[in-house]
Amino acid sequence: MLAPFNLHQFLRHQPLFADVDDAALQRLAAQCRLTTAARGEPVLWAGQRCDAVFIVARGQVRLYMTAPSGNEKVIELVGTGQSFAEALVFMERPCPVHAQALQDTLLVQVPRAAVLQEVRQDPAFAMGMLAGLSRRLHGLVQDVQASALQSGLQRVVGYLLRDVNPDMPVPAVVSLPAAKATVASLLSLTPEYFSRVLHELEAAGLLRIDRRDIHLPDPAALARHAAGP
Amino acid sequence: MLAPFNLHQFLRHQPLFADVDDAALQRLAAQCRLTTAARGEPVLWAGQRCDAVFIVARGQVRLYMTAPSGNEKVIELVGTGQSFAEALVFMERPCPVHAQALQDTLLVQVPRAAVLQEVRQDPAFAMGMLAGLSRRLHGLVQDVQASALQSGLQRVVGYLLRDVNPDMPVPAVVSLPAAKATVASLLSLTPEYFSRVLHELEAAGLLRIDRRDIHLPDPAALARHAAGP
DNA sequence: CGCGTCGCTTGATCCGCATCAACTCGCGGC
DNA sequence: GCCGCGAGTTGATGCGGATCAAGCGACGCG
Repeated sequence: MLAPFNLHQFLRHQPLFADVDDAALQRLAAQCRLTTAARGEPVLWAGQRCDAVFIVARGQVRLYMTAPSGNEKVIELVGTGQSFAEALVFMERPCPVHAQALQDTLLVQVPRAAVLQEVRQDPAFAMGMLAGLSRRLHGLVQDVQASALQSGLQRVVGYLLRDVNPDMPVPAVVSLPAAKATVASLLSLTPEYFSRVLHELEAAGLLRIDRRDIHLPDPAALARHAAGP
Repeated sequence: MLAPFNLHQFLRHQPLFADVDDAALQRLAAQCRLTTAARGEPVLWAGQRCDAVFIVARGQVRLYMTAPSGNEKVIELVGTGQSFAEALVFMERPCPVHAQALQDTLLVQVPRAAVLQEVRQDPAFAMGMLAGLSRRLHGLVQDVQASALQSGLQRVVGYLLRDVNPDMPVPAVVSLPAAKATVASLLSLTPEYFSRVLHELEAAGLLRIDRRDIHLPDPAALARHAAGP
């Protein structure tokens, strides 16, 4: 199901481990666990103890929370090369979110002990972790702000334009990283309403929907449409 | 306006600097800036460069964001002994939030350079920062979850019960840390709606409102009221 | 080939909460 | 004492987006 895989090689190319010297990396790699999760399979449950940083080597994982009513809210989509659960390593708390593989996924688990040891003896590694957590914190603050101060339409447009910079070749194309219902939940919208918003924007000529690819003929106009009255 | 103040003493009693040896603490203290902000005065603007960790030595600061429409959303209330802007020190980004003193406030600024130096040479300090950022991250995830999956009523009850543990003496009393409108914004509610919810709960006999003190005669019943149908 | 399932869309209706507006109360200043 | 102001409350109304329900095309599977 998954092609063969060189752990040491892989870690070497992770930004987090970029500055770690080869001997230390060897030790780290030796302590890692390699696991797979098939599409749809859970990786981590809320309430569970979690004693490792997870890196997605291949595939995709969604982090989400559930209400007693059964409603779900996607917190984050974690793609190939990204990691999650770092914060749990530095706190003695149960996992607050559920994690589920959206595709067949290969995961590298770096155990808490290995991470803590490396933090203790390599200040550059510690700085890397601090920067990583800071970036994530910043992202969450943006999310809070978006869902408190922006309308659904604005959140959709903001999401579509997030990675489009103004002096790129038009038309830009944004590929949704997962099913529309999943992206909707990430934006704190119902699938129905997300669909409506997208199709209204298409009717207004501001984008074109082609399955998961959203074509943006004029990003600037789209931004104006969301900002203006 | 503010009583005299011993910086070295103060840092010594901050949890973050608990394990820092005295010589290092002396160096840190020497680099700190001490500033005051009168009630209502801004401390930090969004977009500004920010090159220090802020510790509130006395007073209270509110962190908030604004929409173009003028709407505001309070992200966090920072009280005496708490700190903010740690994440900015580890990222090269402008400040995402506004900070405003809600009372006459005394602030200790630990400059970026001092923090980074200490991280580099004291792994325990680095661990402390990592734990602090992780805790904040966890808190924000809870906020995202609350505003996405819970009703206004549930957020209010959740807030009131946050620090009440079931085997404490009843009736418990929760004091709102700031004006009701400020707390409302923290909970992503309008002041009007927050007021309505509180008074409905009072009418149902589940709490008693006495200015900023909310008396909870039966926390368990309150929790049931928010959970149940 | 037909069937079930999943992802998505579309329409009709409903409700939680925001908005606007008016009013009260307590407090500090002159 | 009166005035002005900020904080809080209360009522009437409206809207954004959720919910419920139905239908459709694409795909995998027996």
